[in-house]
Amino acid sequence: MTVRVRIAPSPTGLLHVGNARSGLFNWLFARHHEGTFIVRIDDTDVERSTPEFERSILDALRWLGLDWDEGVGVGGPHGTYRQSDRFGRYGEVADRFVADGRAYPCFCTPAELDERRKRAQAEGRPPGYDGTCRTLDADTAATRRTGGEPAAIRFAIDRPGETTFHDAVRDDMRFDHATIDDFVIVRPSGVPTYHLASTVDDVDYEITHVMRGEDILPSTPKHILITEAMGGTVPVYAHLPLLFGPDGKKLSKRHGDTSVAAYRDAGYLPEAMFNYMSLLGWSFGDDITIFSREQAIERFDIGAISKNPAVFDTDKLAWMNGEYIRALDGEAFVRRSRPAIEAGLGRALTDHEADQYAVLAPHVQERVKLWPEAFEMTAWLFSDVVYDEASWDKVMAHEAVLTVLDEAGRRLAELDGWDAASIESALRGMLETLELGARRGFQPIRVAVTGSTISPPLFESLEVLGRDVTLARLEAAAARLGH
RNA sequence: GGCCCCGUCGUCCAGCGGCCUAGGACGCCGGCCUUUCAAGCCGGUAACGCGGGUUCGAAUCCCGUCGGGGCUACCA
Repeated sequence: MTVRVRIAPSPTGLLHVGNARSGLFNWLFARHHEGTFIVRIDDTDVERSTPEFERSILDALRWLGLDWDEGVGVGGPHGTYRQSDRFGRYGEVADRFVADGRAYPCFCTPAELDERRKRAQAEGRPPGYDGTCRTLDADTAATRRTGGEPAAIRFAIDRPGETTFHDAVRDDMRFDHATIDDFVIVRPSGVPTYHLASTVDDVDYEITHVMRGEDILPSTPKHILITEAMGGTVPVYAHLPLLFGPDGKKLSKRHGDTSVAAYRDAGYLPEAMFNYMSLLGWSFGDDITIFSREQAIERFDIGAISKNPAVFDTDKLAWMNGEYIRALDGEAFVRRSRPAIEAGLGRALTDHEADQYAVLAPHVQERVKLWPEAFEMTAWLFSDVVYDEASWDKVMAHEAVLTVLDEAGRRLAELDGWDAASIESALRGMLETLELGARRGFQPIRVAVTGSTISPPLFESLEVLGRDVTLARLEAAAARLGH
């Protein structure tokens, strides 16, 4: 049997890391079994769905490297893979359910439902639908419908009864039908609900494994019941542990922007995101934390998925991002970090600046975890120095500082060549003459030139900056000291 | 409230009856290196929620309890 799995985001927002993690697991599973990974768009919520969200979701999926074999954009044997294009099909299934007595029209108004729900809750009864319209005789119901009275279609749950299934992550599940109400499958507007559309698609697309968040575990019996009523084959379900925010609650908007796009824009690498997310609810084994996509595909095992929820830890993600940045070869680092610098600068680098950056880049690469830090660390090279006041106050308070700046300026002005090694020997000579330690002697120069006590290595920085600018900045700092 | 899920360091994961005086990773703390900051290296901190069983032996099995979470929509 060929594995066929899918991810079905709703275009009502950006791709959330929780959905992305589900997509990632489905993708790994499909690739491991050389199966088919499908991307479907669940846009039954017509009010909130937009083409812009759909595009951004697909972009995020591509950015993460989750390529799909069938689905939106790439096609396949099942049409557009967009639910809004299949309302006719869902209506057909619903009509057949009604004809078969598996579903029935419900004429209860939202106001009535609301009132009954409130009363039920007040009296301590289950708040679900009470089945009022279930007992309407078919002829009366049909007449009211054709007469134009708005009606939702509800699925008639077998009562009494229960639904059991084996979840690949959570083992044996059992749900008493007494806890499941007759849920709506088609709204009065004719638009199907998620339960119907998603399940019909899973049956029609011959999905073999449904891997999704644990938040839908309680809805699974509904989906199984629909599948069985359609005469379809029930897929294997695997409910993934939820992703939590630092507060231990389901990751959501309240935890800030948790979209994949936000992480991309904050300077994370897709390969780091991929690696980190695959660790949430799964482990590679052998105490190995960093691994490639290929290795993950090779090792992925649905049976090894953990049951407990995982907190999304941006500290660890950032660390991992740094690991991936440092693993880049030098050329790739320059190429991939450059956009962040240009974004910070608000302009493109000139060829000369690009050459300057290339010299310093290996030192920058050792020091950053996120792309924007490459800009912060080199801004002094491409625009005027901006003094960090805390750095200034800390370093420039000593009386020897003025002497250091003067002496450094003089020695550097007289220097024959202008390379890191020469600069270093000149400045170390200064240290001896002035009888100063490296910290006391070099930090004022660093702050004068880069504006901060934190910078790439000093001599290389001066080399790249050039003699003229270096001398000018030493003088400017001295002038600022003297007021 | 009802239904369901989960419970090993602060966090992620390993552990699936003896190899556990519980291992790895992030974080944190300290040290080395060092012109700063990083990186790197070395070391440290820190957990089996609790109570009963079962067993020669339990983090591992069972029950209870407590705690956390999810769902409970004509949203997905």
